[in-house]
Amino acid sequence: MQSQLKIFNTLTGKKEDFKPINPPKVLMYACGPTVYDLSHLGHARMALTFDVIQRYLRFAGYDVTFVRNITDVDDKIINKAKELNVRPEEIALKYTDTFHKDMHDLNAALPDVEPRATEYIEKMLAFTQSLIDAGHAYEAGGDVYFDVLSFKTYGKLKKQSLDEMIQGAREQVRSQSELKELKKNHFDFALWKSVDQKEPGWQSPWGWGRPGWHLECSTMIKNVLGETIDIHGGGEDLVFPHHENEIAQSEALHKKTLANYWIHNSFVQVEAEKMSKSLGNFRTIQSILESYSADTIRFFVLQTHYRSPIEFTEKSMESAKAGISRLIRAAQFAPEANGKTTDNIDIAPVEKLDQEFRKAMDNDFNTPQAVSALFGFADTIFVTTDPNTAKKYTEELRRYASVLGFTLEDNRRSLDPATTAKLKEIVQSLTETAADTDDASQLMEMLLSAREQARADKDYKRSDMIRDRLLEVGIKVMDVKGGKATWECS
RNA sequence: GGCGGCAUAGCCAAGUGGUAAGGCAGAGGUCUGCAAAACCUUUAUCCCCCAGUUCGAAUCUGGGUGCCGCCUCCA
Repeated sequence: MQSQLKIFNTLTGKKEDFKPINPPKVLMYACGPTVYDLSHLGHARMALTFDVIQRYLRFAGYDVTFVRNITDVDDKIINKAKELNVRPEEIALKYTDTFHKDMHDLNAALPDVEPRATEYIEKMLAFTQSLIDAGHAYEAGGDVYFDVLSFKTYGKLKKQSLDEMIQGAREQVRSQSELKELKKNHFDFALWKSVDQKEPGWQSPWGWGRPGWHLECSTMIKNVLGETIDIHGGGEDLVFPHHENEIAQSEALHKKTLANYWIHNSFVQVEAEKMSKSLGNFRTIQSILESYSADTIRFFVLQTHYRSPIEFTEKSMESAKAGISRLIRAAQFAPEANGKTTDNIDIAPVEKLDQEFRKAMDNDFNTPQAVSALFGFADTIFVTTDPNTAKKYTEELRRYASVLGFTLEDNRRSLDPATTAKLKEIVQSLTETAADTDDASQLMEMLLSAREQARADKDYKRSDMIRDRLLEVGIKVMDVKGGKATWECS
């Protein structure tokens, strides 16, 4: 189904109709992590933003090739390795693994291709040589710099001309530029940096050295996807200089547009400041996952449009948790069969959901509105009395929710060992016989039937006690009219 | 200093010219042994301030105020 998708393009500063170069194919690239430390919520937001974009494009019928790189050569990695007295590769490998775990735990799909910078050194050298040959780069003392004056549209993504940038640069920048005598222009940037022979590096026509950061993306895009792609994105802070420099390198060499649509997500803030490594105000993905599910984190992130900043607070996280719980309950909803069922399912509510959902997502991936559509559909589910209809609706809810990456999985089977042990204690303290199982669902079964018996005996003191003890360990018991009580982790 | 962005109820957050989505929290009610969940009702005469354009603006224009980001590694 062809969509009317509109995307806000950083390059033009406007929402534009999305027209892929070669529909239904979509070539998409997002800048991945530099693997030198654990990822934090800010990285998670970027990953989730592009995960959802990619999911929606596929849902809308596009044939997406999604590429996300791993920057595994960088000063930060090398410095950390020196600090810990290990080889840089170990650091890179370790944090590549933790990043993959983070993505897995957040239910973020793997990219179709995940190139690593170190696999493309040869190609980067060739790229650099071509730029020198074309007169866009020059060698100086073993370094190679891109000559920004040779690329007349430099600054088009940032929307500021080179002259304006030079004039507007703050004091600090000007004084720094005086130190860099090797460069012709302060805004010239390194394609290749010479380093001491003892340092990690590669041999190049200009001596021992390492590639500049911006070069890897240009090179990998060219070699994995081609000279012009449909979508390129990343965090807002990559607009300048990273993406601007990628454009300069690639477009100077190929004389072609690098990417038609540039998408940038806004930040996660803490107390009105950007969450970042350097400010030290970050929360790692794994630490947040200790308290909140992937669905809750996604809900927290996706209830704000990707181009607006999000303030991280415990209150917002709790609010998100309560919100996603309602959707999970809706996805689990199953009314008791009341004798008669129908195969004549009214699909009008599903059509309404589809329409609202697509309309929201087609409008520059408006996930807050898409989530709202999910809630509207949940309302319908809760008032459904026919089991067949409810089954169909809950399947549809899960299907649309999955486009946003929500699993809506029932979390009641995910009791951790500590809680299970506590359940066992409760069983033993309530019954004379010792519980001879460590199976959480069996233990729950025992407790719920004990409570059911108490209620049948009108021993409400005992039944309430069981309910209270369960609540203490984080389990909420809910009676179902005419049926067995249900429960969930709070 | 240059450039860019944001300001909507107690909190979070859509809406970008036609009279304020949704979530959380709160209040009242139904259901329940009591709860919880679910359901019903309810919660911004108004969208930072001041001018202006318009039949009509939270939405457009101009001017303020406050906050944030980039210009150095950064998602």
